[in-house]
Amino acid sequence: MPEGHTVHRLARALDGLFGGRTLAVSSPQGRFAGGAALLDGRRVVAVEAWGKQLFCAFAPAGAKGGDGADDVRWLRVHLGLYGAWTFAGDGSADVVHAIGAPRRRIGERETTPDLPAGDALAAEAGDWAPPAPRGAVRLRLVGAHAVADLTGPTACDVVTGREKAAVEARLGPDPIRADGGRGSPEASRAAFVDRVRRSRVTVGQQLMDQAAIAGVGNIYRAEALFRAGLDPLRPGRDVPGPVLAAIWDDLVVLMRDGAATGAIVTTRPEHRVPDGVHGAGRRTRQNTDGTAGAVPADEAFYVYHRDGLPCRVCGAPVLTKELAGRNLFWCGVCQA
DNA sequence: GCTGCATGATGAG
DNA sequence: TCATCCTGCAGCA
Repeated sequence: MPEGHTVHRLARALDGLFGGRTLAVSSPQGRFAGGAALLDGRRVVAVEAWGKQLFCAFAPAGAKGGDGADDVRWLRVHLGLYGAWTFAGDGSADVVHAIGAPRRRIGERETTPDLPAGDALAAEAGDWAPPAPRGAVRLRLVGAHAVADLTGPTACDVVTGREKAAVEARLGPDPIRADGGRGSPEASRAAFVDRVRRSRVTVGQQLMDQAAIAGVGNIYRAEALFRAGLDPLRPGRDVPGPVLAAIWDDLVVLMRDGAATGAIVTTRPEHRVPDGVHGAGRRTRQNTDGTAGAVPADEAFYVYHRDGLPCRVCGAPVLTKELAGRNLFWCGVCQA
């Protein structure tokens, strides 16, 4: 269940593994056979993320043009709730892990036992071959040294540059993008603030609206509202502009950190108490690469998945409520 | 082994 | 507001 930080992280991983390379593209599951054929044998010339949307540019193998060329075809992927990428490689690339829905990290070493003995020997000889696809793999990208398998995406299309631009035009600013997507950090922040304040829809709902701010999901929503001390049910137009601006700035920091480490951590050190003083909370899988274990998973959030447990700051029980089909978590005292 | 849930979004009514 | 799509896994028997 990726929020925007995961998708940006994924874009970097794909670029590192496949950027500049010619790929074999297929659809082992078959449901993307037509699209895969449009990309097979082409070269990756760009990988981008905007919110939860991933775009990967494929140019003809022989072409020297960049991602703006007319003959570029864009792969658009949205992971939705269940989508995930699984990577494996011959060990020559650093980035070998799974990103997306909660699933076990699959590295080169862990997939090796699944390889027939002959393939394992071939890998040792430098003649690497990808492991057989696991599960319903919609899309498989194979380079010389690595493979990426995509399962369960909500969207997986091949689009033109114009169609890509149309998708982006419907998205709000993205706190992880360097300029936020609106030309400058300031313009992006202002676009978010103005949009929220134009509507009486609750600020909790608007934070999940990808047209208002791109990349925020249920965890960042709950945590950002807590850190701002803001009631999720307050109408957007009633929230002071500076409060919304501060939420944007906070999300810039939180989400970029998440993109760097793979884990969402929103608690400040002084609010992380060992020995389960605040209760354990439900376990939430995070797609780290194993290096981001500094903060225990059950100390990472203030309110997300902590309904009924005492608030880390004031001790009042964390509240939950279904809002527009998604679970909302907040502290009724700190966020009054 | 089975069941229900999940960090999402869409289209119909 | 609801049904639907899609998949893996935690939690349970």
